[in-house]
Amino acid sequence: MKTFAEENYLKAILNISFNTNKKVSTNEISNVLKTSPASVTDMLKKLLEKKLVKYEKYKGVELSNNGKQYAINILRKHRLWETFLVEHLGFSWSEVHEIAEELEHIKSTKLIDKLDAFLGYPKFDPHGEPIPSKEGVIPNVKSTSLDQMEVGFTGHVLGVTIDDKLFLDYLTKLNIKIGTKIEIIQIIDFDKSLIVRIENIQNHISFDVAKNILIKNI
Amino acid sequence: MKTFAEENYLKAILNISFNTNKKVSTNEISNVLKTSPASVTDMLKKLLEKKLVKYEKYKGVELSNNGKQYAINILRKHRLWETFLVEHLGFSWSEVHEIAEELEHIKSTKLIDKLDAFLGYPKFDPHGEPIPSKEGVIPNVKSTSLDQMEVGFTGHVLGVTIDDKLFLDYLTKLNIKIGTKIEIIQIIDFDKSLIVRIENIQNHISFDVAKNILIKNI
DNA sequence: AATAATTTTTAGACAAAACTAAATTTATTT
DNA sequence: AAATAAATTTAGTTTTGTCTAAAAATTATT
Repeated sequence: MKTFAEENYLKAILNISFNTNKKVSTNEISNVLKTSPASVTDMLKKLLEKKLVKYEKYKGVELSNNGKQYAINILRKHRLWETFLVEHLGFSWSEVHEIAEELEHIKSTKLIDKLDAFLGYPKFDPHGEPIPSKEGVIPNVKSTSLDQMEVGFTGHVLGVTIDDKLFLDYLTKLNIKIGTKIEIIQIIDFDKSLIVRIENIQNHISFDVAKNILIKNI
Repeated sequence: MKTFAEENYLKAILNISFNTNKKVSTNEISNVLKTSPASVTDMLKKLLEKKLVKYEKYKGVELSNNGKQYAINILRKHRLWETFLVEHLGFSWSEVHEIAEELEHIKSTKLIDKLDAFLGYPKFDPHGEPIPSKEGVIPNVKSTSLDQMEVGFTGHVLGVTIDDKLFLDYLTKLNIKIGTKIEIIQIIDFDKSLIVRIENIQNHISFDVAKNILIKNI
C-alpha cells in the first residue's frame, strides 16, 4: 500500500513528463510539490527501492511500468471525481481541483468502478482532459493549442491543459468554456499575444493563455 | 488543521461515550483503534494541548465542546457518504463503512454541504443512524433495542447500532433490513435469545444480535 | 579548459504517530 | 490494610516525511 506522499510524488512525475517527455529533475518535482530538493531525493530513493521509478542519482527520474500504471490510476480517480463534483454537485470547473486532490487518494477500486458507471463512463473531465480507462489507457485526442493557429482561424475549445484556479477563473471571465467558439483576429508579433473574438466580444489574450487552450485538430 | 490520527481519536472517544455516558478510558480507546495504550496516552496529551479534550491522567478523558463539535462533524460526513454510496452507487449497507472511514476525512465543508443537498438532506443513514445537522445537532429518535421487548411484540426495524460487516451481512441473510417487520415468538430465559418471525420465517437470534437492532418506540 | 554557477545529494535534526518494556498509579482481593 | 492485579503512564525507539546547511557533481561561462 502506498502512502499519500508516495502517491503525490508519482503523480507529480507523471504530470511533469506529460509536458517534457524526458527524465524529470529533482528541482522540477520540488517546484511542483513545494518541498525541498533534499526531500525529493529522499523520496526518490524510497520509490526506487519499491521499483516504482527508474532513478540514477544526478541523472533524473522516470516512472517504471508499475509506477506509471499506479500514477495513471490516481489521475483516473482525480478526473472521475472532478466530473462528479461538477456534473452532480454543481461545482464550477475552477473549484474542483483541490477537492479532487484529496479524493484521488481514496483506495477502493470498487468505489471508482461504481463511480465511473454512475457517471456514465465519461471520456473527458470538466476541463476537457481525457479520463484514463480502468486498464490505464488514456484516450488520445488530436488537438492543438490555440497558440499554434493562424489569423483567421475559427474553432471550438476542446479543453485546457492546466487545472489551476486562477487560470480557470480568468477563462470564465472571458466567457471561455468547453465548446466555446473562438476566432483569431490578430496576432501581435512582439509578444505573440492574440486578439480573439469570443461570443462576439473581442478580447486580447496572452501567448501563455493561448498555449493552454486546446482546439479541435481537423 | 487536524491530522487523520487526531480525527480518528476524536471520533473514537465520541463513539465510546455514546454508549457509556462516562469518561472514556485509555484501554477502551486502544481497543477501538487497535493501538497500544501507550500510544493513546501520547495522543491524549496532544489533544489536551489543543483543547479538544478534557483529560487528567489516570482519570479518563472526555471531549471538550470544540472536540465534540469536531467529532460530530466527522460523524456527519461519514453518514452522508454512506448514504451516497448506498443510494447512488449501489453499495450494500455492509460494504460502506470502510470506504466512509476514508471519505470522512475529506476537508471541504462546501463539498459536504453540496453532498447533503444532492442527497436531499437525509436525516438517517443506510443503517438507520441519525445524520447530524450542519450545526452539529443529532436528530433524536425515540427507539428501543429489540431485546427490551416482550413475547408477542410486533414492530418494524428502525435501524442498527453497530456498523460492522459481519453483523450486517448476518442480518441480510436473516432478511432483516430497515423497515422489516419482526414478531417475537418466544424468549429463552437461559441466554435471553429470541425466537422471532421475519417475513413469515421463524429464526432464532441471540441476545447480542437483538441488542443491536432498534425498534420504533411508540 | 579552468572557473563559476547551478543542481543535486549527503548529513544531521525534527515532528508525528506508532511501538515495547519498565515504572507508577489505581482498583480489587484476601 | 496489605498484597496483588489491572490499568495507565513514562522512557526510550522506530518509521515516515520533512527540513537546513554543507558537500559533491553537473552544467554553463569566460
